[in-house]
Amino acid sequence: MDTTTQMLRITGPAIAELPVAAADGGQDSISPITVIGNDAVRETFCGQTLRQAINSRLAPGVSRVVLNPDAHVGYGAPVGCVMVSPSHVYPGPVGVDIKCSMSLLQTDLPADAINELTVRRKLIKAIGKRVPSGAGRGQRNAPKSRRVDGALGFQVVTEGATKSVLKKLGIPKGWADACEDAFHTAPDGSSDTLAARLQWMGRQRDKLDRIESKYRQLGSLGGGNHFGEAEVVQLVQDPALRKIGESFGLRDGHVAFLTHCGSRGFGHDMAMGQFRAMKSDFEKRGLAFPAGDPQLCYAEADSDAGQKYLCDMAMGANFATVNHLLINALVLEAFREVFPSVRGELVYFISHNIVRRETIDGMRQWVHRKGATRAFPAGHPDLARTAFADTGHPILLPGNPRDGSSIMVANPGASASAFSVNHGAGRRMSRTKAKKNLRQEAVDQGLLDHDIISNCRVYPRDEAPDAYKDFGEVLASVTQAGLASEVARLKAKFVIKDGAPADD
DNA sequence: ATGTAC
Repeated sequence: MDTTTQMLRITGPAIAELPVAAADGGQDSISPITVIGNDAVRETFCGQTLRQAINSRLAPGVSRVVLNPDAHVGYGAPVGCVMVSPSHVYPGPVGVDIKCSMSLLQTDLPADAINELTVRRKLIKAIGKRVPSGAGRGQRNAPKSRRVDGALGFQVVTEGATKSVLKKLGIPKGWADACEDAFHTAPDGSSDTLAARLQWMGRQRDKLDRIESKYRQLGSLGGGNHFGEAEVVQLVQDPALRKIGESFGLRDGHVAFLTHCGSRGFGHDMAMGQFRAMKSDFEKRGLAFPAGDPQLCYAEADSDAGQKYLCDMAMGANFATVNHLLINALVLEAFREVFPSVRGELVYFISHNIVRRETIDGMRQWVHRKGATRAFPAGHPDLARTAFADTGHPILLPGNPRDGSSIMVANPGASASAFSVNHGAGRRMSRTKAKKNLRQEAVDQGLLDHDIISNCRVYPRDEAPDAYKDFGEVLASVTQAGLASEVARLKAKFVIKDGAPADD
């Protein structure tokens, strides 16, 4: 254990405080950072992760920081943290993959329908024809994808999942109700609409071609830790939680499809454009970066720079939303190619890289979730008039294919963590370390031992289950801290990743 | 995470 971890003050089961002193040595009332994690998880926090959390807590306008069990070093702020401010927005703690999210499609196929490896290979192939994976890949890499031209792409990123967009893309209109946010607009008081902002961008030199080329990635998974995964749903035994799971539309012992992806090249362009603009704005005004780190640049939310950031983030978020919904529609179409009468419904779509306006500590504040998932319990005012008002919304947490993924629901205790939980297991080894330390045969055999196949000839070693933290300990921390309860476990049957494709 | 960048 390093010295920084020893500074943690344990205040409850799997919950601790990291005291923060003002940089000038003063003892002003800076509320401590909330740290979620049991003994095993606390061991995983390295000094730099805690240092980033402290830098974030001391940054201007920040009222609160939460560190989740999956935390590791990130861009300015740690991945796996929540940063709250009544006044300021921070692009770094949203990240380069704006609105990176999870979605879950529940089918009515019983688990044994996909027992046969030949059936699973057929499904992998049918999905691959419609939904490409891998860096740079888009619609032209998938013969049965939906083609999106410039005009429809413009509508997608300026409107999000509106009725008109869903209809044009053949996405069931009811799926918009299963979204944490179906669309994003310019912030209140913004001088620009999203359409005006995007038109302005398109008039910059050579920018229109670049923007339009990114629309052609709608309906694609991307690379890195992004994936699509066929699952068997296992509801928990507890009758009350089981009932909540059933009300979410989950079907015990049936096949579901879990998707992890974000806003692809489009969101990346929006994020990088903003980092550049905000950094040069700082330098022009002679402002100092928080803790000297340009990755923690910021703007007041109602300033011109802040509004421009929120507009560009909204467009990236709209791309991610429609990208997920389109992938789910195409995956369902692929299942129908193999099982013509199969039915499927979107359970939920929820982000873990976004800033949202929410009530925290009695105030409307900007809640930055960087690798953190919103966790509103039953009765939360922002769930009123949704299907989840009386239960809380589904929380979709990817673990790893070997140990499964988890669906949780928030408890009232989630207020302790700014109504947030983790977003997955969290990386334990860097990509380079994982590639060096993990043996390819062991990784591939480990998945086969659990009856899991993939579209890859060899599974990417830097994405192997052992490259990530112990998912059981991460989930135990969330439960012990009283933030959320598990409703169902998802057991992987096949995985679609960016990797060398398997031969037929 | 992205994709080869005023």
